[in-house]
Amino acid sequence: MPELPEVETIRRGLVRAVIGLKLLSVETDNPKKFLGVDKDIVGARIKKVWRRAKVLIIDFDNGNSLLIHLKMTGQLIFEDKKGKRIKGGHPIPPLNLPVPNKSTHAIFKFDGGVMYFNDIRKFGWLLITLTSEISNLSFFVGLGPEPLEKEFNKKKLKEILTLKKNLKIKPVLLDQKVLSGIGNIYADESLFLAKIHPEERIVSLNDADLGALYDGIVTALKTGIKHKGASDSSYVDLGGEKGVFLTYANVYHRTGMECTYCKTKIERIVVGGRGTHFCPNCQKKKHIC
DNA sequence: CACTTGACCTGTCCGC
DNA sequence: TGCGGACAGGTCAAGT
Repeated sequence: MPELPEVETIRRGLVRAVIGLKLLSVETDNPKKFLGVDKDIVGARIKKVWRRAKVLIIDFDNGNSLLIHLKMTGQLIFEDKKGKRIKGGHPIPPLNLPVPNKSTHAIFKFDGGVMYFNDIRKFGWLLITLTSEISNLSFFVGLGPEPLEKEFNKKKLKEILTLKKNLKIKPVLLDQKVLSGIGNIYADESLFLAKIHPEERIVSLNDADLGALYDGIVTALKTGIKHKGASDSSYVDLGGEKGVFLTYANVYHRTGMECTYCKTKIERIVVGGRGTHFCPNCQKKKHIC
């Protein structure tokens, strides 16, 4: 479930914790999901930490980068030389999840601390490659725009959605080649804010709907970042702390609970094979499909 | 060709 | 209580 806000929260933690550190060693027990040659980054220092879609990218000062995709259950935990973790300033107590543990699949030792990669379901992947080659990776080719970038606006959203006009809106929001960074949680929340039914065909959305959708996407993602992400099971930030976004969610995982706006009971359906939460009163379908 | 479904994994939750 | 099965969600491959 790490989506854009969760990955961005971890990225910000990494910027605080690991910039300038020298990598001393790498261990992994899951080489199938750890591609590239670790020697290419051992001995180098971290120069920059950035993000594209849901992928974290750590640039080293020797022209190589470490890419990390957390997929559903991936976690990164950093402890400094004294075993201390960074604090996210959360209103809830830290979990103090011990590391390493049985889902730890990679350990990065630095001159200033240790970074653990945990992944219960082993869907995540790590890749070491030349920084200059990143944009040529198959994963990055064709990736849609970053929804929070300045260049992205209502006009762009309309342009890219129009190409998919016969499809239901929610699966398109999840398509990383259309827009990058949105996952199941923020797709549902964005559609609620825009008052659009998740099964609405794009063709039947008017300019006002698309404008509201743009605003909904931006608001949902920014609110997610503000609350350090959404933790419904295993997501934690770099300090091992949960995000609290779901406390503020309007529909996600609120099946049977009252809509925050109209008190109608939130419903759960399956759209494009994904659990989908919406308010049947606030998000009425325009046409019967 | 465009779109939908299943596989990848494992921990958690629900019902019998 | 114990066990089995459904379910969770990101992405790619396979299927329709």
